Amino acid sequence: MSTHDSSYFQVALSTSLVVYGFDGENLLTLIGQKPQEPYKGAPMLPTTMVKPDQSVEDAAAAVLTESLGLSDYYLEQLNAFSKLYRKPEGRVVNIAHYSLIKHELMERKPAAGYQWIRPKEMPDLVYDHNQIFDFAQERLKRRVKHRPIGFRLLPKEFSFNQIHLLYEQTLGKKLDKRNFHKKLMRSKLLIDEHKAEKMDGSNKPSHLYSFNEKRYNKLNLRGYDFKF
Amino acid sequence: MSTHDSSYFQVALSTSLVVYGFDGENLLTLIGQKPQEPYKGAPMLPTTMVKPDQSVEDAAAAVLTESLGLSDYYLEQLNAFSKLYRKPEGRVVNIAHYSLIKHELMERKPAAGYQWIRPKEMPDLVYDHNQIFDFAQERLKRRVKHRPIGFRLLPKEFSFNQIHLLYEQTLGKKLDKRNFHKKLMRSKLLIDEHKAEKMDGSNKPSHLYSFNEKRYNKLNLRGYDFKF
DNA sequence: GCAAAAGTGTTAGGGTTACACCCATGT
DNA sequence: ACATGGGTGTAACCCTAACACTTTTGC
Repeated sequence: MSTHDSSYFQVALSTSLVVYGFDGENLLTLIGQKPQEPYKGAPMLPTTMVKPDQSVEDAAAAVLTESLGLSDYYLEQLNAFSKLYRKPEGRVVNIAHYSLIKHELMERKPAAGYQWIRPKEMPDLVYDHNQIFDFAQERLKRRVKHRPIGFRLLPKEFSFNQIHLLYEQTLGKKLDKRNFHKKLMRSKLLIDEHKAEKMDGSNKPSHLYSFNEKRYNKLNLRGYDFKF
Repeated sequence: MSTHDSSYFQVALSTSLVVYGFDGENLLTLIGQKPQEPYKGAPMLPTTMVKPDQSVEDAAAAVLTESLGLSDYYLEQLNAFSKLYRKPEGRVVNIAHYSLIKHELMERKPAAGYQWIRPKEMPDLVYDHNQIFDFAQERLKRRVKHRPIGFRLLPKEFSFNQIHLLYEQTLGKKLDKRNFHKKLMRSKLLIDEHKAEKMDGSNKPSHLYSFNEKRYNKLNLRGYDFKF
């Protein structure tokens, strides 16, 4: 292989993000709008070009800053989407990522043109963005089953019902309440905070848990499976 | 996002491959040599630059053709490795893949400069190729556990001992012979060919199985786990 | 008959699943 | 007292893991 041929250096990089958040009841994902013609205003994943001297992760982080005003984020690469659909200017390779947003940061409104929607209501997107989104959905399912990634979406203190809702929505199926509860407790990854949530309706207040990260890190060393 | 700025189009693409094969007893992986100074002759993953009008998959396939003379291959993208370690000519993004080679194609010798080695004996490689290799090793482990990908490496007809060796080597641990046998049989994914292997030593001949791909495809529709 | 590899069963323990009712709270 | 969501146990089944000896073959 030789790189001593400047004709190779004709490609541009972009990155699209599939961003997930949990508002306390629902798993949500972020969509933006195409800023220019053609198809100006059409829904798309939050996306940016990557500057030649910029790391892809920095470019992805900039998208989060622009759309949500965040500097605190979890990012993971999905895949490079490199189909040769030509723009007149040349080839663009999209190194897509997905990102999980802490519940605490979900209150502020997204910037103009961005909105949170339910993943099930994802519309048709420009380019191959639906393919990227589907890829992210699969990745999220696997991650949530095998790693305690749900805790990056939940509030620091959460009720059993919140984690239950989140798992049902990411996995896209009903999970038996009692069995899920047993499994969670058996894992010993939850700390019982011995306090109840603030009331909001007329019903029994739930009590709160937090994630035992230290214990997880210990377990993690021997065998990387969480198994939900 | 705007691509209407030609300054973005300065990146080159390469692809490195982590190629696995099974010679009947051992899981092997392919290494090449750096063809130019600096570090000419240093071990590296089989790699090529991607031409601006070439798909990444085609470029990866070309590496397999050059190194092994193959046109029949399984390829899967690993990740894009896009660190900003600058060459004087500009930025190179490596969209790495891994590939599984059918046992039937393992007899011919690799081209000059390439050789099959045991994954455990992987030497220090140039650039970030060890990182790519480690990434591939993790991916292979997961795939072999959850999908019947071992069958892409095994001969069409294989003995229980061959599949046992292959799984032990990909997972990097001993698997109890009797339990593994039961699990395989329970899965009903093997067809008993009711014949014995040709003898090569002075011992009991094993009998041969093949992979029941039709049955797998049926199972695959509902739930994508093989679970080994 | 011996060396080399193939083949084969049982048991205990733990995980998974299916399933329905009572409890605590605010109004 | 009622409406709302919170919280809890048991039994059957299946899977896993641990474990060692006998069989078949060529020489």
